[in-house]
Amino acid sequence: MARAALRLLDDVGLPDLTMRRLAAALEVQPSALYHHFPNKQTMLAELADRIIAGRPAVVHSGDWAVDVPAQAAALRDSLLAYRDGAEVVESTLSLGLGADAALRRLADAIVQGGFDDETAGRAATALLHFVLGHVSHEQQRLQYDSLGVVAPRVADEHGLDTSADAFAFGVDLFVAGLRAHVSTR
Amino acid sequence: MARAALRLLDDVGLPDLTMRRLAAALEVQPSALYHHFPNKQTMLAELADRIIAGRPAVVHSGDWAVDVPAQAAALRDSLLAYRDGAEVVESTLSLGLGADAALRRLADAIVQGGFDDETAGRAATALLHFVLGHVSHEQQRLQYDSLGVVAPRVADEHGLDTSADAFAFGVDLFVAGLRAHVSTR
DNA sequence: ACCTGAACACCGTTCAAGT
DNA sequence: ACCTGAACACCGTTCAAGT
Repeated sequence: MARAALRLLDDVGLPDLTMRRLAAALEVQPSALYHHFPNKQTMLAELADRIIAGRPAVVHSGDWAVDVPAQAAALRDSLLAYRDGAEVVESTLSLGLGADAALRRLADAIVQGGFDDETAGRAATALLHFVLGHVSHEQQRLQYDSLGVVAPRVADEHGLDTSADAFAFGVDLFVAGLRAHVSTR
Repeated sequence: MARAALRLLDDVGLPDLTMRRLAAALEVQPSALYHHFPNKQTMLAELADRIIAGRPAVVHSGDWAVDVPAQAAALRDSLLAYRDGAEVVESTLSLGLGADAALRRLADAIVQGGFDDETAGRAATALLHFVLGHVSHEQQRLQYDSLGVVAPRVADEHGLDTSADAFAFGVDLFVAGLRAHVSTR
């Protein structure tokens, strides 16, 4: 059921992932879905949880400055694995319906740096906002490109992945900022 | 017209800001709106531009480490000035329909630090993602609180504004990260 | 140029009734 | 417990026709 929904998400994208289409994919009446979920947002929350759980958590190295970027990259991969994955997780998170595993993994990695819980929590939240915003934007462009609206990413003149570069740069900014924070206390 | 839409946004929120309601507020038929905007997203893009233009840009001090947080704070204020302001800007930006003034202001402030354009652009994008994500979350909670879904923010036991604090912390992380970046090149 | 009236092709959700 | 059938109260958008 959630599997069918994830497949449909990948096929048609979030804007076209309607309860009626999902029902049709399951060869069932729309009203039947409401025996499994109280409403659409709850159903999307289950998708969000599955999207995030996609990749197993990276083994921690003991060095937070290595683990934080690794967790961020793993999260990005999980989000990219499904069409509009970032948006699904974003909306679920903002409604407080789940997807908190993502925040926890980032916070756990940061905590290794010896930061207090409030600092780690705030840093993790800030980093999560960046990751979601970045990947969301990335996926938006993927759609535009595939629709031929714009030239299909000039990006890699030299075989480089500009999106991944910009992502790594943003994550590094956080790590460097945290490092500076710890050295000035 | 855009003014009426902004008032309606403030009254009912983004999910209930429909073309039909807007038409009713203007005492006009829904179809009449399509003589002013080609579609709903374009209309939201105009709102996004007006929301961002809300506060005049802060005068620059010459010190990027002062100006960047100031621009970020001014942007936050602009977004908070309208219900669901962050979400309106987020969606407009991700569709590439406008609201680029926000990114420009952040990038201009960062550039003063002597960073090259690519670095400044990437840092500005990362910071903007954080700002939008943070304020969006902030506004989501404002709604929940006003609906009495949760206790109205335990937050300020000592009269502190936890949201603003967390925001400033996130911005500082960026500034500290950028500073570290410049000192290691 | 700007608007009305009417329609098209959809939505999410509810609910009595069936098995 | 799970589903159907039918309905309710909506959407965004189009288009001929009017002024």
